[in-house]
Amino acid sequence: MPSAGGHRPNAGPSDRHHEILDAALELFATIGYSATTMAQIGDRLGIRGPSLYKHIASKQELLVEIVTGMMTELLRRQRAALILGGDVRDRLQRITAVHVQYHAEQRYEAFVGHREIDSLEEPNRTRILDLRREYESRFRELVQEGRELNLFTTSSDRWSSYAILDMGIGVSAWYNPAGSVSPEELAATYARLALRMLGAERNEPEG
Amino acid sequence: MPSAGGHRPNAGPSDRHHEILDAALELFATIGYSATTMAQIGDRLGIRGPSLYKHIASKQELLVEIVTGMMTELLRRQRAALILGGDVRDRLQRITAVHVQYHAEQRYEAFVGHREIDSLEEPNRTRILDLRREYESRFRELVQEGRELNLFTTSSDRWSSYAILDMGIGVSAWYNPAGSVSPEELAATYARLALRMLGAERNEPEG
DNA sequence: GAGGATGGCTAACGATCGTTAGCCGAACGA
DNA sequence: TCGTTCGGCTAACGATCGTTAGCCATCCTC
Repeated sequence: MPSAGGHRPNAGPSDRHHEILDAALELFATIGYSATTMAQIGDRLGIRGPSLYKHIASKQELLVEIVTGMMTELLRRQRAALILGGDVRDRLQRITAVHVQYHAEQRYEAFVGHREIDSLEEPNRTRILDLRREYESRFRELVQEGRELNLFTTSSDRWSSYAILDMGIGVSAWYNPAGSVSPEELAATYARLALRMLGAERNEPEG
Repeated sequence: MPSAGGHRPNAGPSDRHHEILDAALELFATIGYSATTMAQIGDRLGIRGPSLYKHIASKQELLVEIVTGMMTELLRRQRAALILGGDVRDRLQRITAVHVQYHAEQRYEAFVGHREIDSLEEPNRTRILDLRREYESRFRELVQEGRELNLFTTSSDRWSSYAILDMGIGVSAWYNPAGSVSPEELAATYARLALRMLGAERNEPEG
């Protein structure tokens, strides 16, 4: 048997666990959570469905790990972007870039994280929705702040922040990592589009 | 029995069929296609799951009707917007407004139409994806046309047209018809945001 | 009033799927 | 070398669900 099994003296969360998570992620993103079977996940590792239960507790647990990891990372990066300070335009540009870059880099996590929220059982669903609300509110707050300082000329904080969020989320549905544009480039481009949308371009009424 | 049954002398596609379609639509949008059971759809009409089959062929047929109807209507409205002519900015503004207005007015159809495409069986899936490609290409063509005429100052046709499309699609996920903003208002606002994003604002370098 | 169609119903089939139970070979520690 | 643990496997359970079969009351037409 080509198994690498046997006694594993010491390790973190096992490699097998991560392999299963990766396989599940790709399947959840490609064909959806409830359409994915444990047998299919097992296939990706060359093992049977029931064998997965030596490493994980349930299918639902896989989804929870994926979605929680996604929201946690998104919030972490957003905080890191905000902590750098700068004026409102700088900060908004940075959290937009971070938003877009994540949705390109980790397009599967992002896609599943948005699409399968309703597949989460309570209380996880509510918990994740709360995190998402927190994440989204940062955009709205920043747009509002910029508008109060007359740096943005937009009619509604709410709608324009939703527009920025949604165009970033959309990236996770079409981004192709084998294409010619890097996540960083795309993030920079989109961040510029966002500022333009808010009427906040810097090099504008100068000529 | 409170049934309205009996012989129905003459009618188009029966009322019951539409009622079922409506119930299915709301459930597909709320909890997803594969999570929706025929019994749940029946519940909405006060009848049992198997009774639905007196009016419809299958659950899959319901999805096909919803998604086909959505793409057909979207293309119809887009064509109507384009046929009015005008310069590139006019046309782009109009198809963006139409895009957003539909995603607000028919948010359930739109949401299901985007989310459940992979739940369609072939050949319907491919057919719908082709229609969607056609719909999306109109945006890209218009952005390209405007850029060649130096009316838009955007770096990439592809990305900015995706951004416009995605921010419209996003509307179907959060729009609340009981809120204070009408689909028309939202469409007008978003169309303005889109043109701004492209650097195509009219009343700009005039002061 | 007879005949037929409509549109409900219950029962049940057949398939799928998440999960559990229980078995066993391989590898490691003492 | 012996015992333990790891991590596979097959078999099977239990639940769910789409769908079909077959029954029957109601109503319309003639």
